[in-house]
Amino acid sequence: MIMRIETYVENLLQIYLEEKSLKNVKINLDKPKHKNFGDLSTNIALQLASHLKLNPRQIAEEIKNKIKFDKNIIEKIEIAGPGFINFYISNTSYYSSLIQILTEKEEFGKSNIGKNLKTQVEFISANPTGPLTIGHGRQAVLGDTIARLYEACGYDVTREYYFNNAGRQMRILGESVRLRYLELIGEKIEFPEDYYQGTYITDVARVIYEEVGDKFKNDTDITFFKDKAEESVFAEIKKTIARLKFKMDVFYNEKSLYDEGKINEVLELLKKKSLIIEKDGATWFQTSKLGKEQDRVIIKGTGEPTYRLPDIAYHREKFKRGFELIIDIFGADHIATYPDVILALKEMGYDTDKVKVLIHQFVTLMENGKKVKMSTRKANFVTLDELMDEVGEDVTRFFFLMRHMNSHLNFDMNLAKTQSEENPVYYVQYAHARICSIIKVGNEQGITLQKNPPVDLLKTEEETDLIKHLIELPEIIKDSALNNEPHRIIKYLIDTATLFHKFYTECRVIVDDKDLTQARLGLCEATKTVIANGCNLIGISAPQRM
RNA sequence: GCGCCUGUAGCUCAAUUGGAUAGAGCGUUGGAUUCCGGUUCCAAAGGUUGGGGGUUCGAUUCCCUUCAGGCGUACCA
Repeated sequence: MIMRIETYVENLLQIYLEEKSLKNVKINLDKPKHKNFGDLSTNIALQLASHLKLNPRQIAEEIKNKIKFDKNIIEKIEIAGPGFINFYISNTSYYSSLIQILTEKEEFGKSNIGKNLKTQVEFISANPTGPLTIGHGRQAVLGDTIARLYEACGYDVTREYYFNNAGRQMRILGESVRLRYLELIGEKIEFPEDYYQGTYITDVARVIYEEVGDKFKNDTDITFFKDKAEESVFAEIKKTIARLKFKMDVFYNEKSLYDEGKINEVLELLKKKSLIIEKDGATWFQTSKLGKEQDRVIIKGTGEPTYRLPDIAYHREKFKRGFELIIDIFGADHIATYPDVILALKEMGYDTDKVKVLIHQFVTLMENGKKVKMSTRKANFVTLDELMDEVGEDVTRFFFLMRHMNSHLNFDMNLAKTQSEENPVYYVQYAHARICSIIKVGNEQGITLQKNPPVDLLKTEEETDLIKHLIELPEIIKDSALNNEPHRIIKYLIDTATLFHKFYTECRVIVDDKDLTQARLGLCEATKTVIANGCNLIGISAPQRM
């Protein structure tokens, strides 16, 4: 609805520009942050002022006088400040949108701008060497929420987790389990410092011991131990993810890229482009030929590829699998890697504009006011499960989404606990529960919401402010998705709750006037829908009672 | 050294992508309920947007410079 009004206003301005035969002027329409600057605002007079060398207020006056508008849509036009033209939209324009919320219900806010575009969101992608930590938590919540946002916009989304179960870290993992196993059957062992210190290693060893006894006492092959550890770790990871209320569609194993010859294909393609060189016993990707400062090793002297090569092959597969939008969510430590991957893809002829790499900053763990570098091997991390045990799933999701992903996040468990008690998540959920309660009270008095409540009776400032806000949800979802900024939904929900509480304080819903009661119940119902839809979008519950 | 990210109220964070008077929560101080859930609402105090320069009608936002923190700059992933 707001969209329709925007295009209406835009047309009015366009007509003016055409009459004046002014071309190539971009019309900007903004929603002013201050509500006494109207509902829509344009800076067109300010833009024209420098072209025409006239006083901007004078131009604004002229535009205001020339424009002929429908009083049912625009209430009035004002000129303010240095020459802004502010449009006040009439209340009647909003009422039909409010009814629309009541009819669309769960569907309200969704759109189909994505047109089923085949989209992949890759996130977490932690190798199975230990439980998910709060660091992964931020990425997990961000990734899933971005996926939900795109789904709400009509994209066909696949959530994908990429992992590597070969390599050095996994060997150390297997070896760590084997040593703990030997310890359990009474052998004397020395447990190296750089092995995995976590207690979950001993847990896996114990399970093995209970299953097979001391059968592997003299077996130095770690494959069995490694596989058992991987199986157990992955089972835990999947459980943790399920607690966060989502599910990965695909777990993609890096190993398959080797088995199916994809690694060699990439190598051949880059060779054909003369971008591969042998030097110092290793194989290099000549990124210097593509404008970078230095070349990169992609196959080590040992014959093992570095991580860049499989990353390139994996991303090529993403294209070959038909994804038209590829969203990668990485931690800040990947910042140096992906430009090389993008370069390689571009050279192989893929449209790299389809790849969006989102880098989020790290969660740094605070202990006694000091920063601790988290390491899975040293086991000095806080797991995501521990966090959820302490503060609950809803708060966990909310906590990670409140911040912009570019901001560094200092994490302190004590702070998380105290914050959870005064967390805005409860503020939002409380608004929802309160509405449910009002509806219930109404029902007990035999009052139920009719089909087309007379919402034009809603005229107080608290009512119209709330209505104007509610009908913005579709725009907020689109903006939030397209900019990959889930925290906007959080802010929107908090604002929704605030406006509702203000309305509640000033306007009694169930009153003697039956029509007014209907109108206000309609507003309550619409607010409930918006909060529930918003909560669902960020993966938190909207409870009936608290 | 170089590259990327960050620096906003005492604390944790916003700011519609260059707009008008930089906003919320927590904390502090004071106030509101005979009534649908007080986990609520209202008000006050609190700012040189790290510092300095520039671009223009207009800068938290863009450019330069400087300071501070994080990450990277591996034949580790």
